[in-house]
This record gives sequence, structure tokens and C-alpha cells, in this order.
Amino acid sequence: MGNLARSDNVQDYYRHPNREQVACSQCRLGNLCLPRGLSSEDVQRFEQIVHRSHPLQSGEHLFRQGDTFHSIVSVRTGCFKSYVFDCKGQEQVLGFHLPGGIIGLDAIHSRLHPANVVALETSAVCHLSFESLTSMARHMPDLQSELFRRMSRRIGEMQIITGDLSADERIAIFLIWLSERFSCRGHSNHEFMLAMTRSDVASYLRMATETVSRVLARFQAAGLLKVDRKRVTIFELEKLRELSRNGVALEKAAYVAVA
Amino acid sequence: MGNLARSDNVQDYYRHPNREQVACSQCRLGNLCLPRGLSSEDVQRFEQIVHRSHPLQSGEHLFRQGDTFHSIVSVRTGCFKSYVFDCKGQEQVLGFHLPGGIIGLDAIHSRLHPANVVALETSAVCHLSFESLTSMARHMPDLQSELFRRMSRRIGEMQIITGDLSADERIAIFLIWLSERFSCRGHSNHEFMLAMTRSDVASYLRMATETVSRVLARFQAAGLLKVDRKRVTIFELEKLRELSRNGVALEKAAYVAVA
DNA sequence: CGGCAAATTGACTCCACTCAAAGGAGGTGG
DNA sequence: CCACCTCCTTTGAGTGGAGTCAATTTGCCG
Repeated sequence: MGNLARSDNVQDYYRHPNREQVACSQCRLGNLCLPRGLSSEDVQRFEQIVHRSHPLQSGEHLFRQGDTFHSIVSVRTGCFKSYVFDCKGQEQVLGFHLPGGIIGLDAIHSRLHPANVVALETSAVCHLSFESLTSMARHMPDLQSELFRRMSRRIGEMQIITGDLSADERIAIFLIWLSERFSCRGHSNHEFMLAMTRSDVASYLRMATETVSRVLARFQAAGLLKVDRKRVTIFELEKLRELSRNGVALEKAAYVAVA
Repeated sequence: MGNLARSDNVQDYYRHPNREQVACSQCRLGNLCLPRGLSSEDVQRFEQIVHRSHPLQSGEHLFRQGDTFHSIVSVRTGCFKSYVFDCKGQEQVLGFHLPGGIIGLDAIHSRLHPANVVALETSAVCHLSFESLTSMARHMPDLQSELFRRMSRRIGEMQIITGDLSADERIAIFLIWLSERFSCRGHSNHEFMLAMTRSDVASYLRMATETVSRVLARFQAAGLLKVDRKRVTIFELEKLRELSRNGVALEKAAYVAVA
């Protein structure tokens, strides 16, 4: 059984003698994080504005909706979800944040966090004072452009997710997204743990919890993957990728054949 | 009959003796545009990187998908839509760009324009070399933060649109969005022209063209508004706003802060 | 072991899509 | 100026995908 993504957050934390004091230059995130492309000199200056807090336990909130915005947060290990409550009091998941992800880009313009952000498992983060960050960016063109790149990429990503997609497509896209996020951190791209519940996924993908169950069951019946509670094992990554790209729903025959 | 938004693009163009050479300080967009909050000195320096091209006619493309990214574009007058083709060759509308809007924020990270952008009516724009813009931003904190604010706001906006909304809610949100965009430019907030076709709206809101027709007909039957081809007259702005709020709980105030 | 939340499964319902056809509106050319 | 054509829009009828409601089942944790 390979590296399962979920467990390494805690390992990470206790493995390093210095705990929160892991230098950016030593960080396993490497160039997934903001200092990407900076000279080692600049990385050192960058580190001076990094504040590494204690890990958050599952269920602990990083931000609450309405909190004043001071710093953006880079996820080192673990997983977060951001969410709001709609007018009916229903929780609405806006996104998941995995290591390398940056939280708080949506809070800059109003200086208020527009959403709640909660840890879904034990998670470590780095806080970056936004004021320091921007003033530093003025003297580090690479940092400034990395910030722009990040925000731009997020805008592009959201344009895709917004698309008019079937339940099958949404699930496929979501699984591929997870797979790629794990693989670019050196984990298996076909076996991983979901940190979030089915209803988190459902809310994020704007569908009913039951539909998530049913689609996963259908994918499993078709031999694309196996789900055992939180553990997902993908057998046919390429077919899944095709599904996510292609937008063509699986033929019902395909399910029956294997079932 | 009040100021109808659609007609003033052409009027604007021929009204000014200098045509493309309208200075930022004289521009009717005022603080809807990027130089918002800059000192008059800085505005003058800002103007030096502004390139004002001839107006585009309806149907002319500003960018094509895959074009290399050089500059972002501020819409002065008119209306644009950005769109891509999905795997089945279907056009997928990603957004509409009205005066004060900025086009190209999604192209920064890949240095390629991810979408086509076409004028829906005669439209005037200002091109801003992104390289010049960012290097200038390093010496103008207000400009830098305005850039960050813009991108942040866009991310927040998209989180809302992504929501799990009924056809009625989507249409209501769309109409309110238009209304607010027009009113903050000094136009009527209850009577305006749609620059886009029903199927553009449908594609943008991820629904069938027929559904747009039906919902508008239903709103009209309910006395909320009147539609006559492209002209929309809203009678019950508040009820419409209520409808649009029904799905979303994000603090609207944060986002409405002038689009 | 019991209590509880998460997940699954089935039955039924409904909103929005598809298919189809009939009006307009506007543009073009004779 | 009218006839014609094309694209946009509207309206109707029928269908289906995903939601809702409800009943279990499963796993987790004290």
C-alpha cells in the first residue's frame, strides 16, 4: 500500500525536529508554494514574513466569515474546506484547499473573509501578512508576478468548474483534480484518501449526497475505480480523464455488462 | 424614455473631438477603471501606457483563444462576451464584459488567452501593456493593490455564480447584475437594452435558450418586468433582488462595492 | 454494546432539457 | 419598396436526469 495522502500530515509534523520552523528552502512543497522562482537570497527575505502556526485539528476553523483580512495562508499539509451558509441555513461548500493551495485570495478586495474555512484533518499552514507580501513584491518582480499568476489561475479554474456538466462529469473532474494534486506532491495518482465527506463533495459539486453515492457506485460497477469509505483506488485513470474532458456520459450498457 | 445604455457607445465616440485620445482624467468611467485612487500625477504617468484603439464593431474579435497575452483591456463603452467551444463544438459563454470591466485577467498565468472575446455591439477599449502595468505598479502601491482587488473580486463573484441555483434565480441574479452595472455608470437601473442574445444568456447561465424565454415570460406575467425584444423594463426591482438573494448568502455588500 | 452520523439504496417526483414548429425582426438584393 | 431569407425568439408537448423523501446499513467512538 503506497503513500496515502491523508496520513502524512501528522507524520510531517512530528518528523521534523523544528516543527513549525521548517524553512521555506527546506519545505517539501518546493515550488508549489509562492516563493517559486525566487533567488535563494530572496527566499531568505521571504521567510522573514512567514508565520508558521501550530497545526489545526480536524474541525478547527482557520477563518470565519466576516473575519477581517490580514494575511493569506498557504496550506502545508492536510486539507481545508471553505464554505458559507445560504439563506436557508444550508452549508454551501465553495472549495477545498490542499497542500500548495493558497487561502484568502477572495478576501483581498473587501478586506473581509467572505467564507468560513475549516480543517478537514490535522493540517499545517503558513500565514503570510498580505501587507508585507505586497510591499515585498514591489521589490521582487518574480514574487509579484507569482501572485498575479496564482490569482489568474484561480479565475481560469473557476470558469471551467462553472460549466454545464452532468453528475458523472463533475465527479470525474473532481477525482482527476484530486489525483493531480496528489501526484504533483509525489503521492500516488491512483490511490488516495478523501478528507471530505460525501455531502461535502456533493455540496461543492452542487448535487445531492445521494447522487455522489450513486455515481461512485456506478463508476465502481463499471470497473473504473474502487471506493471503500474514504479510500479511492482508480483503475482506469485514462477513462476517467476522458469522461472529465469528453463530457459524454457512460453508456448504461457499460454498467450492466460488468454488474 | 431614459438613457438607454446601448446607444451611448457610438454617441460617446463621436461626441468627443479627440476620439481615442480621451484622457483617463476626463474619462466618463471615472473611478470604475484601474487608475482609481491614484494621484493626478500618477494618473498622468498611467496614461502613458494606455493604448486606445479604434472602436470594434459588433462581431469583431478582441482576442482569439490561444492568442499570446500582452495586455489587459479595460472596456470603455459597449459590451463583449468571452466564450470557448466545448468538446462537442458547442459555444460556451464564460462571461460578459461591460464598461469598467477588465478583460484578460484569466490569461496572465499561462500567457495565452484561454477564450475568445467578441464585441456584441460597437465598443471602445483601452489596452494596457501588462508588463508596463506591473512594473509601474511596483512604484504605485495604489495601482498594485487595485490590481489585486480586481482579481480578488472576480474570484469572489465567480464563487457566487457557481452556486446551485434554479433557473429563476439565475435569471434574477443576471438582471440585477446588469441593473447594478448600468446604474453605477449613471444609467437607469430599471430600463436597459440587452446587448446579448437569449442564447448567449442561456449559455452563460447554463440553461437552454427556451428556458430563458420561459422564465422571462413568467416574470413578465408576474408583473415583475416587461421585455420587448432586447429592451428590459423592471417594475419590481426589489422583488427581483429578493429572488436573486434566495440562493446566496455571501455578504452581497462586499461584492456590490462598485463593479 | 448502544448511540449517532455517514453512507447507501429504492421509489417517486419535478424541473429543466430536447424536439418540434410557428411566429417575428432585420438585412439583402432585385 | 417589397420579397425573400435567415436568424432569433417564443410556445407546446413529452422525456429524463437528478432531487427529495424514506428506510436501512455501516462504521465510529465513547
